[in-house]
Amino acid sequence: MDKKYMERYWHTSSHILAQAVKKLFPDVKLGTGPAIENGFYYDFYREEPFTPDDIEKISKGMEDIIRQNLPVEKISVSKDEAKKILKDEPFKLEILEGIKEETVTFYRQGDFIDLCEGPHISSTGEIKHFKILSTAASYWRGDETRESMQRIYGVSFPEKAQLDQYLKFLEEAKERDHRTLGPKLDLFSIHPEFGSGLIYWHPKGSIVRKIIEDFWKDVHIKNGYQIVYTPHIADLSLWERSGHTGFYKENMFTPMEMGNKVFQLKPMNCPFHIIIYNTKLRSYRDFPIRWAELGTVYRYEKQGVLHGLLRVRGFTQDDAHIFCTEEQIEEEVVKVLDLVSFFLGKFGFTEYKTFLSTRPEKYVGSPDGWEKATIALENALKKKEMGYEIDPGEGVFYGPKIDIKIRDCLKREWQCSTIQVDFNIPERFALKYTDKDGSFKTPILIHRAILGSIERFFGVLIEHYKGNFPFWLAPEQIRVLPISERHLPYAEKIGGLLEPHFRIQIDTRNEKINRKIRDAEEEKVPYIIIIGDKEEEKNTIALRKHGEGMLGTFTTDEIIRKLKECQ
RNA sequence: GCCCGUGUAGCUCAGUGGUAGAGCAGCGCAUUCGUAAUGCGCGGGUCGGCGGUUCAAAUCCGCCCAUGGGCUCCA
Repeated sequence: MDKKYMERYWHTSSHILAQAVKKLFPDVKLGTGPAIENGFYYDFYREEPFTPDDIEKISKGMEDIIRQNLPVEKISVSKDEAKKILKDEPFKLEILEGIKEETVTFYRQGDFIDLCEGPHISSTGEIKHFKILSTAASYWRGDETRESMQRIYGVSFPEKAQLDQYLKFLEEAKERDHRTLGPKLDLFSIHPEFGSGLIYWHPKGSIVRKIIEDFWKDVHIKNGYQIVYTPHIADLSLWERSGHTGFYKENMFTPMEMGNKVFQLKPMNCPFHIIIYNTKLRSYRDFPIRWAELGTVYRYEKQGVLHGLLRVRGFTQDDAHIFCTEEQIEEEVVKVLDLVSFFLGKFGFTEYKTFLSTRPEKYVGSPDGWEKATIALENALKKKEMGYEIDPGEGVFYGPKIDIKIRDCLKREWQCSTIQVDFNIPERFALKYTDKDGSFKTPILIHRAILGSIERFFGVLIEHYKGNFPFWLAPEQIRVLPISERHLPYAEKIGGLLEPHFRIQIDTRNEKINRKIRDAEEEKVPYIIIIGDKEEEKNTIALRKHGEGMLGTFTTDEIIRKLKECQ
């Protein structure tokens, strides 16, 4: 599918949508209607939201417009003329005011005309198959102080098969949704009545988490990090010192009063690592200092943004802080990027997007420091030959950063890895070290997370693998199924041999073998061992792989050797 | 936080003003089985919460809570 063509295609589709809406509801005011990654939307201003009935009518209206096969015509007019055309479209007029050029373009199809840069396809008849997918509210220009618009989403394709395929993709995505799969596979649960956005890790999910965390710690220690542990709460004064009570107040849980003290649940780990740093005078010889912690933080997120494991109120960051000199930034960032690609690759993610965010309007630190740090980050990205996009002015106020985003099943992007230079905290906590010449200097502080949050990463993992975790991560790796109760002792003997090497279960239920196989398959256990008279006689086992079926008959030693390679 | 939709058994859902339902799961009994659901039986619910309308509310109305899709925000 030609990307440029589909953009025009969807753009015209959105105009057809707008035309249908205008015809049915002449009082509706037009907002904007662009093509998006998968389809299109149009924003309308209307007091009443669109009902499912309205959507049905709009859909019919669109079919009419398509059937009429109206030519799409580009018209260039002066700004003054444009104002006249748009006299009843306040939102369009607002857009017009923002346009610098003296001549603007409109696109017309039949009796519908819209201020639009284009490009479009040549006639409405080219839109063959479309579907209105959903409606939602949105703020005009994304500004929550502005009008609330009614947004209608849709998708369209030249071929019916393409539309069907896309709708199938949406179905498939639903099946992969970690919010359904997680509880179904007994991995985790959420209990809104006892606090929304808080995750309960069940035994099976916890095993996966333990494997991830143990692996994470080992790799970090091998890569020159030291592990630290810090408290979950601290006196409010710590957060005043760090500045969080100012710039992060919105996201912090309300402080707790205990006697004459006030405690704050931590939204970040950094101030704690700083406290450790300040317990003694550091030397340039100590650098780089790399402290890592799987630190659980709590952030008060607005109700509407919570989303399964991907956006929660309590989560564990795979956090680390690197203290170094300005000259060491680049090398340290290269090392972090190495770790990022190692970890993400290990978990099966090879596609991700990298962003470099530069200095925003409001910032702390010196422009010179920002400049140097930003260049160091950029050089590191170049050295690693990582493609990246620059987000100008999107940096946090305290320093430039690199963000790496991976995609969930619905192609939503979620930030995992982040590498941030911080000019704020070293200043506020008066961090220092003794340099070669004996003078005191302020170190550079780099915050970084690779998986981001264990919860979010787990959610993305579930969707990525559709719950079929690779062998080394699977909560239950092998299930032994005796054909009848008679074979239970032999199954237990085999289980005993496998137990020291793998996470196994024996299905001792009084059920038919078909049922046991079905359940093991549905629970996505990677390997199934089946034991009956034949196996018992020859002292072998029958091996079946999840999703693939029978692999054959083997001895226990063979299985142990074979599967240990997959660990 | 904002807009719309949704909330009934552990799960998936039916039930539009008149005695709360199904399938799956759970429990009991029978069955001892060869590669994706054995049969029979039994329990199980303040119908999200609070208030209102009504002789009567799962059903109509209001508020609150939660959740879904978006917006804004973000690890």
